[in-house]
Amino acid sequence: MIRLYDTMAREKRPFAPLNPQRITMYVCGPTVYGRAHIGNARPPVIFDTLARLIRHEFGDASLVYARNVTDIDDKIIAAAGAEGVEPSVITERYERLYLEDMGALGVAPPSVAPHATQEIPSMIEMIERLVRLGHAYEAEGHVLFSVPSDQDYGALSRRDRDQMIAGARVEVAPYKRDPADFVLWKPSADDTIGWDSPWGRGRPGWHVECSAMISAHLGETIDIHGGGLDLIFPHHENEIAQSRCAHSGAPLARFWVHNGFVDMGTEKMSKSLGNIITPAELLAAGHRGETLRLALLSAHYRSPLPWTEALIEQSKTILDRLYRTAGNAKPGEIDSEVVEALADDLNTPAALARLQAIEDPSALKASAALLGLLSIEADEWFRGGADETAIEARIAERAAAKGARDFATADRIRDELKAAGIILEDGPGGTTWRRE
RNA sequence: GGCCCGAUGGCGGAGUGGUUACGCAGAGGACUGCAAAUCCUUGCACGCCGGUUCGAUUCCGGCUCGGGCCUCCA
Repeated sequence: MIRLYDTMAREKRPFAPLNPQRITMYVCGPTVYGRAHIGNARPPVIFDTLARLIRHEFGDASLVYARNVTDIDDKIIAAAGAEGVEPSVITERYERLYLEDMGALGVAPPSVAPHATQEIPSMIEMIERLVRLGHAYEAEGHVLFSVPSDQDYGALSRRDRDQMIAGARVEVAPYKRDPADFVLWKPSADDTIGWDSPWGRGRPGWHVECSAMISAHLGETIDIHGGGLDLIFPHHENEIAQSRCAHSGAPLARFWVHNGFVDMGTEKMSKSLGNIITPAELLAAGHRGETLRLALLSAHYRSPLPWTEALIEQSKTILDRLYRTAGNAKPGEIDSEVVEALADDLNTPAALARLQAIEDPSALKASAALLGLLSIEADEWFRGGADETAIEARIAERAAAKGARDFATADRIRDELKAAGIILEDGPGGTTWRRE
């Protein structure tokens, strides 16, 4: 029995899917206009782990997991303008890089990856329905969602309209009937990317993209909707309002699952604060994707995770030890305590602790797979990419020196290999080696 | 200002009304030509003040501090 914390209820609840044969999960994916940073990588890693757990519990074919690609957005348009290229050049480039980064982190592709630009008709259709039902209106080429038309608006973030308006830090556009109203469709200038619509040539607002794609690919009510804490308001609140109002009151999601941030120092890592570090940079610095994945799983997903060099080093050490235990074993039985830990609101730190206590290589391998860890053979982990022949030759050379009790030469060889990132270990059966 | 979340040892991080995980780092030891790896041993904590209780790190209230959202944001 999986238990999940639901942001809407603010408590852990047993996860009983609407249809165990077809469990639906949607996670807000990237806006592809720049390189993902390690904070952006947390949700995909977390929900990938949740997906693995759900498939373990309900069967491989039970889960339909959608993670969208936002490939139309004002930031994309700005980036394209800055480079003097079409938006698609930007979005294709950064989507490719995103998928590379995710692959390195052991994130399996979602079941579906809907692209906003491919879903414009369903967005227009949803907006039309909202207008028809009196939940949206056209104003100066824009279509706006009418927040006062939705009695239940604000339930997820627990704020009412007065509070939102009182604290609003932005100028209210003059064409809004109510300050809280938000854009469903906005006009595009002739030189800006756009699509024809009943309201003229334009492009969708961000919030309606997700609502329309969820409806098109997963249905009116899904089991799990995930994303970062910062999306609760306004993004998820707006999704909820649009979808519920378009779907005769059917709730958008049964469980709202939100992850905490990766922190740099005491504040969250974010592009606008300029304190980001990317998986690409970390990988280029010689860290392995699996190390980064373990680091991202080392705190409970709802807690902040302070990102430090020490965390990476610690994660690497743990992984080395796990790989030593697992060796090249084939996956066997999954450890029930690991499952139990994960089933308790995805308690990955507890699962990780348990993993380190498992002595049977096959059980360890199978259990770690639930967290997306120990995905390769130990030989590959410790030796992959190294020039074995050259190293073996040096080891033989050193063995000869040792045999002659020429320890100065032996130590020099060991130091040289160390400098090249190769660690030698003398054991009873001779000398073995591994990558640093 | 409003809403929300958090505060555990040097660091990371679970958890619990009473015997307080685990990991990293550190210290000591075994092993080693020396290391590395491994094994053994080991020190170190529950923000502050009240309350409830036989007993609170754990429950309640207040305070302080930190963070998040209210604008794009994972």
